[in-house]
Amino acid sequence: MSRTIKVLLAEDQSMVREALAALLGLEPDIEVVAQVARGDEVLAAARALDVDVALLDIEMPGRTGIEAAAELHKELPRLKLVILTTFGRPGYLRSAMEAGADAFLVKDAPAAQLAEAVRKVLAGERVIDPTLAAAALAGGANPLTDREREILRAAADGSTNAELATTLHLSQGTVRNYLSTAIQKLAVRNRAEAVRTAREKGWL
Amino acid sequence: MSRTIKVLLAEDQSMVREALAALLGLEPDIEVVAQVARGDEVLAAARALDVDVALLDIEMPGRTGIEAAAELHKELPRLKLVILTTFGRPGYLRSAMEAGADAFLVKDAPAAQLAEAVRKVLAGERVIDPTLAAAALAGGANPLTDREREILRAAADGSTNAELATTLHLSQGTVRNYLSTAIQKLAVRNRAEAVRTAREKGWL
DNA sequence: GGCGCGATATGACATCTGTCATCCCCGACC
DNA sequence: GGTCGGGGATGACAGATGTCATATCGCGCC
Repeated sequence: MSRTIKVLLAEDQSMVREALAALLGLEPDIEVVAQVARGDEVLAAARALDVDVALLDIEMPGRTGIEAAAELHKELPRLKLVILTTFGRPGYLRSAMEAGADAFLVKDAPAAQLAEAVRKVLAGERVIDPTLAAAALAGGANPLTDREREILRAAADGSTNAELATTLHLSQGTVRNYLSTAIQKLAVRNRAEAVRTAREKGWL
Repeated sequence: MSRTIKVLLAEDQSMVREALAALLGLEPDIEVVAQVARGDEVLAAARALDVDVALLDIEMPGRTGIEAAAELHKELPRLKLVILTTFGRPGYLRSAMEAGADAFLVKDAPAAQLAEAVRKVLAGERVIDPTLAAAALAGGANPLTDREREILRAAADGSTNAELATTLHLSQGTVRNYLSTAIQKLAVRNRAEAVRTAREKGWL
């Protein structure tokens, strides 16, 4: 028989994090050996403790779970990576896979899948919700260029063209051009809808 | 000595819900006797099972935790109500209190506070984060009228004035008037910012 | 009965936004 | 060396948005 599986848990909401730890603690073969609340604390913790699996939330301060995954994948390639997120956005799944994730779970999946995913990735399997995988493939890749994404992100809080122009060091006309092409690529009718759909797809 | 405390848990993300149940299950004096994933299933479950405390997430399909709390408070006044939410928005706290909540917790508080809050409300205490309470009092009440809120909510997804006018059975000019007054009350410069700040304060 | 406020409406006006055509520069690729 | 895509810019134009003055109606309050 094998020793227990050592898990690192990264999630910013402490109540959720500790609750997930309690849940995993019920499994006899799994042990949560480290908990962190920020994306930029993940690597150090993983290095310090010889972990088997890292369980990463996406939305975290410091660094997103996806960025942390990419970092871990590069620095500790033997570590298995499970992304756990509230939002099943196709773009998230895609970038998680590109970052080297072994599993991608959404928080509204049954809790039993969590421990199961931990065991499966350790056995070399990949765990991905088939519905989500289909959506990610059907939805296609992000059609926006880096600059378009950047400007859309900056426009998300309701800034005017003039403000965007100054903060991004562009002319107002250029800002409008980028937003216009983004609006067309996303097949919507104004910047607010563009922000909304880009977010929904995980393209922002 | 007294019998175990019976808790109803309402939270839409099953992984989080079951994790919280596992967490509370570690407490010897607390028992999670019911779990629901929708706001509109709370009342029936509470009625069926003779529960002591209801633990309610705010963001849920069917009915918000706050609406569910108001309902429970009216129908089962002896039931204690704990609101558990991701977002510590002053407006949320205010409406939770108006709905008859006994405790208001945010998910990034330490997990230990959860069981503690359950015990305290049962003992007749109220549990509210003091920082949040201060913010709620300092922030003042929602300055928007019902209609303004409604229109702002409808405008949140990027709909144009024309669309808002038809869906709300108003003239386009009226829509613009309402948005204009909302923008001024919130001291912002366009509808997008208005939506954003109203959301942040929990006024939407 | 008069006052104020919220809901609703109109018209006029100034700005902001979105579109389009057209241009320049650069780096990648054949 | 030519073509193409991306970043950046300008100017013109149409349509959307925000502001303001003004009006009516109904309700609650002193």
